[in-house]
Amino acid sequence: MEAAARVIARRGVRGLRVEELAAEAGVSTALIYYHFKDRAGILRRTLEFINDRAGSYTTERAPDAAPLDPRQELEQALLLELQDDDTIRENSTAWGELRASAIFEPHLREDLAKATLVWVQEIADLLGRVRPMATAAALAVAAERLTALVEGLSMRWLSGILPLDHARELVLDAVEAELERLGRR
Amino acid sequence: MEAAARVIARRGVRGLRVEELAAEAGVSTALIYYHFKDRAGILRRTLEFINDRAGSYTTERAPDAAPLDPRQELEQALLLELQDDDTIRENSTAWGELRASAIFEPHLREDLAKATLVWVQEIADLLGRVRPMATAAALAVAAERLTALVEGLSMRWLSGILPLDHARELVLDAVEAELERLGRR
DNA sequence: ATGGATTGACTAAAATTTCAGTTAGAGTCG
DNA sequence: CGACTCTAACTGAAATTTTAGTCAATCCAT
Repeated sequence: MEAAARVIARRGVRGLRVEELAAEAGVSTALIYYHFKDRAGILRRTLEFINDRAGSYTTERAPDAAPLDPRQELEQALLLELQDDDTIRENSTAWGELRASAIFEPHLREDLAKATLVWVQEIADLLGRVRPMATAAALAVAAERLTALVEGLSMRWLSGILPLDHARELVLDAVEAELERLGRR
Repeated sequence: MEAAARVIARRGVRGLRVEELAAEAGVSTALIYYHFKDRAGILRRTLEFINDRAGSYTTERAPDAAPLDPRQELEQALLLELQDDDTIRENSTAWGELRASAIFEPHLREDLAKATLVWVQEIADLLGRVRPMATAAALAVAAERLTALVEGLSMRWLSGILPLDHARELVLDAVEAELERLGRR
């Protein structure tokens, strides 16, 4: 599964070749077919793997650091996919691929819609913790904007046209802007 | 080139088959190779074509409507890719595909980077017309955020998880927020 | 010695690319 | 005019390459 994640990060879901995956994992192609039914099965299992793994990582923090306040938690949650770490880059790439593939493969849409909704809701909750007086509707649209922005910036970062640091700054500025906005109502 | 844009919008960059393109264009596959060096050449030229074509269309307006003020022009420019029109949807889809493909095909990156830069600069200029007192740096980051947001929302719209109207509202709200922000410095 | 894990060598199908021409029209000369 | 040459656009068919998927044989831990 780790080899599959690496290959997908390198070639994309649609660029994954079973032979390349086998080489990456250091085994024969036949063994891949012994463990997985077919190419679609490889993809399905790998996306599950990536999904599970995405839930488990978080931004690194010194073990003795002070606990995060809601604002910091919000920022961390939004910057989760924008980190200079091989695993995270693999996960972000795979997610981006999934999003892009969903345009052409309707059966992927359901999973994508669900995952997106969960993420947006999570961000809306965190925004609500920083701005307890804001209405649910205002929090929802702010969360939609922030998450869509992160997705757009993530794509630019991964395609090498935007440095990671800059992408992160843009997100933090946007958080600042949205919070100011929610505060002034 | 029009046929290529249609096929890419239907199947994606990596789903484009030279044979399908030939059929769509009503010619033989051999003719494709007469006019283009190879598959990569088709892709490169199609990217240019889509890029050029994106520059030529604009939101429809009644012929007797009042001329646009800078704020309206800005909004139109950002909403350009988010319209319920076959050609525009086709262009947006193809454009999104090319962005996604550029992650895995470095030879596409240069064109992508250039086109993105031009767009960001255009939006920065329009922002500057609405907020003449803002610094160039502030305009630039605002433009980067707005354009990245549009890209993120466009992807959600095209993959069917966000209604077009809602996407457009989110963009307009974001413009409002960025302009307020630029005004208060 | 048994059974799950593994492989090299293979097939079939699909996709890209090449090639040996054909065709239609434009220019040229007598 | 009209017989000719020349060329760009075009095609059918076949070569080549790429890729998913199969299978009989082998390895190896228990």
